[in-house]
Amino acid sequence: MAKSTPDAELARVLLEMCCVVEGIRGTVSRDLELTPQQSQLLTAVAERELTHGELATRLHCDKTNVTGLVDRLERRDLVRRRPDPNDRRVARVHPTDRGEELVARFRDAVTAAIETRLASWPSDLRLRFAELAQTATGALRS
Amino acid sequence: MAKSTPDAELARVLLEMCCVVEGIRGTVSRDLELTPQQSQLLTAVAERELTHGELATRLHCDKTNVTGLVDRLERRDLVRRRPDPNDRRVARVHPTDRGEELVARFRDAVTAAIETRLASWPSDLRLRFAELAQTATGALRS
DNA sequence: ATCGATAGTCTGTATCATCGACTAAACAGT
DNA sequence: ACTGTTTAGTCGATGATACAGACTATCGAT
Repeated sequence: MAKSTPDAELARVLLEMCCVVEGIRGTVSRDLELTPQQSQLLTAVAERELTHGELATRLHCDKTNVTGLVDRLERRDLVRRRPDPNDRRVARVHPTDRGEELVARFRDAVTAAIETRLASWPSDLRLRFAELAQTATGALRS
Repeated sequence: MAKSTPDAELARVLLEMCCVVEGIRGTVSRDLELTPQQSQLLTAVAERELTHGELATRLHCDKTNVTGLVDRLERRDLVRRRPDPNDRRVARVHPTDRGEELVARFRDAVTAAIETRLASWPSDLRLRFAELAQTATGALRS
């Protein structure tokens, strides 16, 4: 496992970090009786209402998949479909009060988990890391 | 969406970065006709042979799930189960030649995708980011 | 009014993920 | 040796995720 090139090493590290964050997200989701996909959808629509198509893009999945995801969350009264008055084809998904509350708990739990694990880091390092990660995320999205 | 605290903001960024990396991993996996889970399992056993239990831990899933994952990859001649001579209960999973080759292609494609997207970054910044992410990953795992 | 594009749904199929029950093997204490 | 316990992996059943293809309804532009 030689670090062939710096960029290959960066790729490896990012995949590994992704895996670790997935672990945290999975544990927290399970505690809230959500699947990881459900918590992802919920946090996405918590920022602003999204259409099925936008959700498909955001979650990197097919729109036919989004139908089922929203169905299951709607059945649990966590999100609602709001028909767009201007375009009767589109359905905008937004969280209910219960959904918002669950998102808040989700965020808090993830924050607490990360806080605990990075407790030994000085706060300026955490800040620097967050900034760098933010910039990288923006660049990686394009 | 006020950034309530720096740590909440860090949590948000990490979840977002995780989502973006999942997108890259998903696209690359699909090009190689793998599911994301399959590419994760393959890259895991490419480093060293792992038992089903170790894989379950690594992939954050149940051991009963690993059976099916390994079954499907074995059917495609990408991994093999090797019985442990010292403990006849355990099966160690290792990649075949085809599997190793696929892992190499997977890593290369992810590296290329990241390289492209971070092309505008100076190489020392990429290195600094990789180091920071590596350290963070180690801390987050515990 | 018609045509093409778009948004979402439905059906069918494969994979992922877990639970509970089970088998086989290793291990501990008597 | 002989139990009882633990551990590793499998099996069956069930629900969730993911996608392809076909479909409906609607919008937009001719």
